[in-house]
Amino acid sequence: MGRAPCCEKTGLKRGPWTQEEDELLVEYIKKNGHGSWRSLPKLAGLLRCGKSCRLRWTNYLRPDIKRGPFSPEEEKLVIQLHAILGNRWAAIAAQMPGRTDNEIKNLWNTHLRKRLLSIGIDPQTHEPTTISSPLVGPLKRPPASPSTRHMAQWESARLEAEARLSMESSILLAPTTPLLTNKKTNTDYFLRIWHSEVGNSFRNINIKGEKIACSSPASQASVSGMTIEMGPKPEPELSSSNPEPESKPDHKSIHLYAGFTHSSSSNEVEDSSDTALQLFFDFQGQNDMSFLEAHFN
DNA sequence: AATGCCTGCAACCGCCACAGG
DNA sequence: GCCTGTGGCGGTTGCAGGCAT
Repeated sequence: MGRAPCCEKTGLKRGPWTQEEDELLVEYIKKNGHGSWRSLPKLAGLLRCGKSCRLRWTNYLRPDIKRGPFSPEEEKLVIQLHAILGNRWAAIAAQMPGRTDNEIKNLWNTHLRKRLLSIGIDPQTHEPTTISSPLVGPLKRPPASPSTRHMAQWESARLEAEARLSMESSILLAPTTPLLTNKKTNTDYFLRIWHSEVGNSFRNINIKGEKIACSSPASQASVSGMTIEMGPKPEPELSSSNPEPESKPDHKSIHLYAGFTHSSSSNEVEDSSDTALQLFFDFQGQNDMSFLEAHFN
């Protein structure tokens, strides 16, 4: 495909897999498990690199893969999960048994992205691409960091969910209130995602010494090597002695300044809280989370 | 029928995180 | 703390098949 080989694989086969190769790979893994992918090809008698074998297995040969077109419900779920997780295809795939990250990524790039664009929604931010203002006319929303937006949306949703659940519990416990049904609420599904694999990346937070408290004024945490800072946005250092006009972008730092208060005027905060969350819930007029119920049951 | 264009998707690549020495 | 090996992830590519001209 016109690129340099990823590893030393002169003599190794590339390109589409043949049925014989598939059978060899499946047979070997059925008998021995995949073990070390690096050594698998040699042991299985394949002239492929381990990476290629792993990809073929995880994206195509795994027995639990559900093949065939995505249902409208699945597409909807992908859109909603993308609104929460962004381009973290593996995390999205983890919430969709039988679907691979590659499949979901392809679906997104070939169908869903275009569909959202065609209805005027930015596929990265899940917000309308233009906002018209009576005073200044149509204006383009300034681009926000997708990671920041998605993490903030996720955290906002979790907090809201827990607050609602707490309220519902108190209502339920109150002797004078009408009985609530057992019907699962939207809140439940958010919490269930929160406590699933997806939520892990947010919950497995190591803060230097202490467990994070999202409502605390200033917290710092790291998730998968990223730094998350929460709390009031610090004043920018306007040091004239610093000749560097803009600092080098740090892809591993995410700032959620004051993201969970109600009174901040920060654009980032505004982006990441109510508006985005509402759009997320209201997408295409969908206001219930029944699709999640189907997913979890 | 021939050709060119478009689309879907399997496969590849580079990068990153993590574990072990 | 550094180095190396390995697995995993996301972005990208290019082939194959379908469709339009």
